[in-house]
Amino acid sequence: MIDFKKELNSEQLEVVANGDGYCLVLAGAGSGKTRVITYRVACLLEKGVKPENILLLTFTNKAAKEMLSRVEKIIGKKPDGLWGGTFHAIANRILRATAPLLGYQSNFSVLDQDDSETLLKSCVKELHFFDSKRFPSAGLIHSLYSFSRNAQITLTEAVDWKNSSFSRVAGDIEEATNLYQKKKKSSNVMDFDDLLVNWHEVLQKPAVLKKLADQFQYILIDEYQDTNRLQAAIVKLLASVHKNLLVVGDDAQSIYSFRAADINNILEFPKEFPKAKIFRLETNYRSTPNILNLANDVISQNKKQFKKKLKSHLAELAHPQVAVFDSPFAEANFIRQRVRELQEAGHALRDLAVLFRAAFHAQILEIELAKAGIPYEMRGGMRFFERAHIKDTISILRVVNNLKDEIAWFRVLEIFQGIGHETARMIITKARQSKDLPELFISGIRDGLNKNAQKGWDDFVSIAKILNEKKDQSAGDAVEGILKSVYADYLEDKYENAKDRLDDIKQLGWYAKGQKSLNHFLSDIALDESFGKKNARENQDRLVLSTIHQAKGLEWEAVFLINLASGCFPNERALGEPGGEEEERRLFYVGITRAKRHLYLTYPTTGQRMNYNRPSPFLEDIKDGLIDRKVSDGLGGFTDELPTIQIEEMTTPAPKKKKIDWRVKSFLKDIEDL
DNA sequence: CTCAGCCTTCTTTTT
DNA sequence: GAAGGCTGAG
Repeated sequence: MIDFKKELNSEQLEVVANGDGYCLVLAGAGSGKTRVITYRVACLLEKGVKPENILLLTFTNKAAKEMLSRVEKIIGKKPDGLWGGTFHAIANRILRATAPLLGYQSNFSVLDQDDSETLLKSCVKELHFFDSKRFPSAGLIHSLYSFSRNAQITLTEAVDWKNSSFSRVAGDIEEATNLYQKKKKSSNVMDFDDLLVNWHEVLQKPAVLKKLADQFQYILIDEYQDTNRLQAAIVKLLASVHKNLLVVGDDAQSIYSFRAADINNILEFPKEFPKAKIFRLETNYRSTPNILNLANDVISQNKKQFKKKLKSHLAELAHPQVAVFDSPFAEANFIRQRVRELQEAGHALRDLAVLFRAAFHAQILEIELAKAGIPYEMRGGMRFFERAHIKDTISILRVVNNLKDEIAWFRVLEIFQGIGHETARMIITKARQSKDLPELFISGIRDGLNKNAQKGWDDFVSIAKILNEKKDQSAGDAVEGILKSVYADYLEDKYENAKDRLDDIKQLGWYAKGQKSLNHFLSDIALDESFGKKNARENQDRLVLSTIHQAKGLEWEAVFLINLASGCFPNERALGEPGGEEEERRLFYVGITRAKRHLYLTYPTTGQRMNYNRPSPFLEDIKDGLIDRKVSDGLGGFTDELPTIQIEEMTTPAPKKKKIDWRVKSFLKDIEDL
C-alpha cells in the first residue's frame, strides 16, 4: 500500500485522488508536477487499472523515462506494458501497426529535420522556383509547412501569419510542399509532422479509433502548455470513449510556439471541456522566496495568462545577484570564480548550471572553463545526429532497411568516389525497382557505369553486403561493420579528426546493441536525441551548460543566467514573431525558476555585435523590484558602470581544440583588431 | 559528369 | 566549422 497522504501535500493529493474525468492541473514551477503525475499513475495501478490501459504523454523522451522510473520506484516494480513516451514516439509505435491502412509500408523511415529540408530543397529545385529571386529557402518553407500542419491551418495562412513578405509566392510554396508530400510517400518515409498528421489521420478510421479509444482508459499529459492544435485534436479523439483526460502544465512556461505549440490549448481547456475540473498547484518547493518573487515580477508583465501566485515553502536565503561586465571574457571569468567558490562551499558541480538563450553564447565560457580545468557538460547546440559521419552511417542503415528511401540513397551514394548526383539518380531508379539488395547487386547495374563510378559502386556494395547480412542479427553488428569498411578509410582521408568521428560511430554501435531490430533502432534514434549522453556520464560531477529550452523541468542549487543583454535576450528574431515578446519573457521566467538557492543574472556590455551594450529589457522591467528588494549586486550594482574585474590575458591555450562558432570567431577577431 | 578549390552563408529554441 | 554554390579543368 502506498501512503499517499504522507507523500503528498493537500493540493497534490486532491489531484491524485480525484483526477478522473477531464482535468486541468495548473502546476506552477517547482510545485511537484512530476510527483503528481507519477503518483496518479501509481494510484491507478494500485486500483487495478491495467498498465496497457494507461497512456502517458510527455514532451521529451527524457521526461518519459524519468516518469516511468519514478512510477517504478513508487509501486516497487516495472510498470510493464504502460504506454509512456513523447507524442512522436507513441505515434511511431501506433503507425508501425496501422500505417499500411494509409498506404505506407510498416518499415517506413523517419526523416529528421535535416533530411526533410534536403528533400524539400530538391522539390523546389525541380520546380525551378529558385530561379526567381526572393523565394524562401528550403529551411524556411519547411518551418512554415511544419507550422501549418501542427497548427492545423493552411499553408497560406501560415505564410501570412509568419512571413507575409512571401505571401505573393504562397501558391508556389504550396506546390513545392505538395511535391514534397508525394516524394515522401513514394519513398516510404515520414517526417516528424507526418507522424502526428498520420496518427490523426488513422484515427479517422472508425475501427482504429474504437480500438485505441477503448484501450486507453486513462490519458495523462505532461507539459500541456507546449502541445499544439494537432496534438490536442489527437488526444481529444483518444479520450472520447472513457473521457479520462488529465493534463498538467503551466501556461507561464509555454516556450515552444516556434514549433506551433499553442498556449490556448491550456488557456482554453475549460472552454473545450466545460465539465473539466481545475486544480492548482501553487506551493513551490524549489526556490527561495527571493528568487520566486523575482520570477513573479517577471511573469506579471505578461497579459495572456492564468493569474496565479506561487508561494515558496523555503526560508529566506541569499538574494539573486545581477552583475555587469565589460566583456564576455570578464563574464566568463566571474562565473569561473563563483563556480569555484560554490564548490568550496560544498556544492557539487552537477548542482550548478549556466543557462543561456542560444548555444553559441556559451563558447567563450567553454574556453574559460577548459582553461581552468572545470569539467562541464554542454547541452543544446550541435546535435549528435547532425554530425556528418553519423548521418552517413545512419543513411547506409536506412538504405538497407528501406530500399525506397531516396533521401538516404542520395546521401550514401554521393559519398563514394566517382558517383555524383546524376549517377546516383540512375542507380536509385534501379534500386527502387528491385525487390531487395541482392537483386540489385546482380542486376547488371555495374556495367552501365563508367570506370571511375564502378570503383565507387564496388565500395558501396562491399559495405552494403555486410550490412544486409548482419541486419537481421543485430543493429550493433551492422554499425560495427561500417567501422571496418572502406567508409572508415574515407573518414581517415577526409578529416583530420577521423578518430573522434570513428569513436562517435562506435558509440552509436554501442547503443545499437541494445536494440531489438534495425527498424526499431532507426526509428528510435530518429525520435530520441538523448541517447548520446550515457548514464555513466550523467552521474559524473560536471558543471551543466544548457540552453534554457533544454533546462525546462530541471533544477539546480545555483543557476547563472548569462548574456542577458539587449539583442541577445530577448532574441531579436524571436521578437519579430507574433507573441514573441511574451514568449521570450516566459523563457526568462523558466530560466529564473530553475534556481533553488542561488541565482546570478549577468551580461556583458560588449559582444559579438556592438548594439549589445544595454541590459536586456527584461532586466530593465524588473529593475525597480530588484532595487526595492535590495538585490545585492556582485559587483558595483545594477548600473551601466563598468565593473572592476580584470580581463585575464588568454595566454594558455585550451587543452582540447574546440569548434568555435563563426560569430564568436569574428568577435574574437574584432577584439584583436582593436 | 565529377571534383577540387574558393566563395558565401548560417544557428534561436527541438520532437 | 561546415555545407552549399559557383567555376573551370579533366
